[in-house]
Amino acid sequence: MNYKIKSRIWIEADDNVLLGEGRVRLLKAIDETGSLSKAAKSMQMSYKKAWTLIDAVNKSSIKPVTITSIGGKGGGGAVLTEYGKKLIIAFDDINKNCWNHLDAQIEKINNL
Amino acid sequence: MNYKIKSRIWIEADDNVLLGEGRVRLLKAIDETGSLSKAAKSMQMSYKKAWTLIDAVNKSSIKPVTITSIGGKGGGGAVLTEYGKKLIIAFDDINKNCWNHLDAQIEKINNL
DNA sequence: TTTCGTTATATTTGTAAAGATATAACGATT
DNA sequence: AATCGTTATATCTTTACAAATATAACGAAA
Repeated sequence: MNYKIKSRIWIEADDNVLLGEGRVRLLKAIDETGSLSKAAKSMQMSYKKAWTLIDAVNKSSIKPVTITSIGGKGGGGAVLTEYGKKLIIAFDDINKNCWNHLDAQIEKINNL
Repeated sequence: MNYKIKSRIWIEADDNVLLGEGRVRLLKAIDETGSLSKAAKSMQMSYKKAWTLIDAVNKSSIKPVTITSIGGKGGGGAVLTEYGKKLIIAFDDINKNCWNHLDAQIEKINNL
């Protein structure tokens, strides 16, 4: 039997969480659907939870990550800013590197 | 303002957690005090929580991590096995490497 | 055989996080 | 001005997890 190593990374802006894996997944769903409510539904997450998460993201970010509009054609919607798109790409990149780095080290424990 | 990157790593043995940062801290306290109850107290953790954690550690490990004795001189106690000592050293090593690796990459986000 | 501090375990209580529900506001389109 | 699907927000309920409490068992030593 072999052990596995797991990890979670997240970005903080003075003690507030900016991004974690869950928030990044939600942002990707917003990018795909153009709507916060549709994004939430697609992840079977409540709208309220999704809204709270995105609100926290924008409040802790130095620049807007999403832009939302209320009313009008389609009722409104949410899209990612350019900054938001770059953020999730950078996050995924760092996360993947972290996994690779860790996988290379689990031997140290399996060999004990 | 600069973002910070944080992480948590843990070791699993087929879907059971073997080691995480909290468990490693507890194991170190056991090593220092020779007792599960003293270790728990030193971390202001309840004895029950400490016992549950250590029980889970030993159940998911391929070899014993601690050895406990009941009754006798001093009422009993708990000590780490050699395997247990090696485990926490390897865990700390991997964890520190992970931090360094991540700190080197946060620039990717701060430069966006 | 009594004492002592420990390990081991069950049971109850309290609390914070998550989930469910309800409703107002919005604005382009018809 | 009525409609529609959305964002935004408050409030209540539930549930899962942590904390607190209680108690039995153990065995060396006095």
